Amino acid sequence: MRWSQMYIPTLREDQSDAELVSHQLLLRGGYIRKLASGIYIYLPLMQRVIHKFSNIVREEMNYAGALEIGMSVLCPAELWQESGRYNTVGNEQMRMKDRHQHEMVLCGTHEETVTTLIRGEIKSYRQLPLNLYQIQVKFRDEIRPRFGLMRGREFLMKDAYSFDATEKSFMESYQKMVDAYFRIFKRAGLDVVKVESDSGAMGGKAAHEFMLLVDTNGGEEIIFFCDKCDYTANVEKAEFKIEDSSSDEELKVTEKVDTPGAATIEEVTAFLKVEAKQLAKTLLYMADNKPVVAMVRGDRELNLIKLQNATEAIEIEMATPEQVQNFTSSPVGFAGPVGLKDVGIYVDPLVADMKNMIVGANEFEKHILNVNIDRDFKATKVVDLTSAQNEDQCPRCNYGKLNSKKGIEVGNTFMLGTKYSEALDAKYLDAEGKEHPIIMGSYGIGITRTPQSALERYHDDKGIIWPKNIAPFLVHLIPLNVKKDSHIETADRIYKELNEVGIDVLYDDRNDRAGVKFNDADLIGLPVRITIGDKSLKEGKVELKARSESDFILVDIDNIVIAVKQLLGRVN
RNA sequence: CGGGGCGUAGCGCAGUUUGGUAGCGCACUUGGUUCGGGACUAAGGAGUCGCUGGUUCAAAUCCAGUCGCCCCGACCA
Repeated sequence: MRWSQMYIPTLREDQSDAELVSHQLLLRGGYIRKLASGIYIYLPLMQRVIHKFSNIVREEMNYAGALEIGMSVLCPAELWQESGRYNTVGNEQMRMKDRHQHEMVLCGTHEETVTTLIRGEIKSYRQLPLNLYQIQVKFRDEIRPRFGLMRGREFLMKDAYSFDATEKSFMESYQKMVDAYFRIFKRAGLDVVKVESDSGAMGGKAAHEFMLLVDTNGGEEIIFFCDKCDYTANVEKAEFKIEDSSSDEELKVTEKVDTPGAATIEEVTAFLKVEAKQLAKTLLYMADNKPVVAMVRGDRELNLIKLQNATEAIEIEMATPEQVQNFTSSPVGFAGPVGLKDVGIYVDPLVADMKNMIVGANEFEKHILNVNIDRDFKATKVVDLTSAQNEDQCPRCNYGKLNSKKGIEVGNTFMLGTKYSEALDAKYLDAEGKEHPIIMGSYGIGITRTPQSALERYHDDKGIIWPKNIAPFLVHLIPLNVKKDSHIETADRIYKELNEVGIDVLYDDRNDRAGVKFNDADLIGLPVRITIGDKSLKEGKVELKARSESDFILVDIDNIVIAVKQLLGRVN
């Protein structure tokens, strides 16, 4: 493709509304333009990247035995009511009425649609297993869209759904997808790690996320790794071994003390001259509009997802200061479990082990010393509520230490079990003629997010460095002066030869100065650059350079195809 | 949703404090020179200053409302 016939609106200056490098590069490189918050237009270069990545995904999904279908972005609201998710997805789902006042939703995922298809089609175990997928646009009205394609309201996703008769068969189907995912990301030039994750709103029993590790601000997720075994989990899910903190300390008599001006953990520990570990934080949340109390140790942080799972709440949020005032009869900062009535008290195991703890007194500027569980208050449930921290002990091998890194979620796999097949009545008959709900899995890959994620990892101060298999073109061909016949003749010849062997070339035939072309080439980031100029042309050679490397080599014009192939074979 | 910030030419910004009828750089058009890391020169086009209303002889500027966009937070107890 000739540059003059493409549309590549590169920009010289940084754009004011882009925070992440990857977002900035996509804007400046002429890959995307914003239409509205979280909604983007993919320009020709981006569309080529999307095609390249989609094709990798498609090939590997097909290889893994999945079948491509196409489903509508629209779905009648009834199906979401039937699955029960209509009320739980909340404002994230975009909804509308058609001209007949029929309620429709824009799908952010397609479990309802695909399960509805299956329940009408699959009747026998002989028709299973089955795996259907599509690559399609999704709509999610995110709380806060941000970072360009990283968290858009409209985005492309590959979503696959597996249907199995038995647990054993399901595990095989799941593993096939996991294997396919590793192949997909590897081909795209990306090392990903598979981590345990919370299944969240999707429901089901277990889930994994595929993370690209980055050290930039683009890494929105925190992942914990054990330094001894292969345990990896994201922060929402990560468990840790509870240190043995039970003591033989004698239970002392409770004592209410004044703590003037001391509401936060820091203030209270400073005032009472104690360690944060001796305090228990009593946090008030509204779980589906009912108050619940969570207790975690003073030196630890509450994990909201764990609390949500423990309370089985659909929506959970921190109580407002007014609600705290109403419920504990004191301002924020002095809540405690003693004397609270008609409320679920969820206690972290680390708190349950504490002796003579310090808690709020539910009175302004007062705390209580020497409080003990069972004696002074009762726990509704003792359950893990705190987030893992660096240096915590691994929950699996019990002797490694956990450490965290930042990552971007580029794919996920969910073991859905029979949640959707039961709700939507998708059943099959087994060999004995008995009816069972179909066991399902669902598997997503962010088609638009993944390439941008790759840029968080692969760039330098000049621009993008695409992994070759998802680059919009493989070769950037630059005749330095298009007014010189020798340059153009050589460029035309190389362009033709490379195209003939199926190597995508972007031919910069613009009448611009060398600096402009070099800078644009560095910015848009194609893996290989061929420069045609007087210096080397005198010897019948051209310059060949990898975007990821700083030096070029001189190549005989006659050998250019083989040299390009060799260079491409070497780079990521 | 809470907090902060920003809307002036395609992009990046100044001008707003102190009201006087819009400017700079890049990009764009045309001519000439230049041509291996974002050239020089001459001429030129392009903005109802987000929108609505108000104050005023006069509003980008002051006031009120509204819409949009960005960032932080939603784990303070």
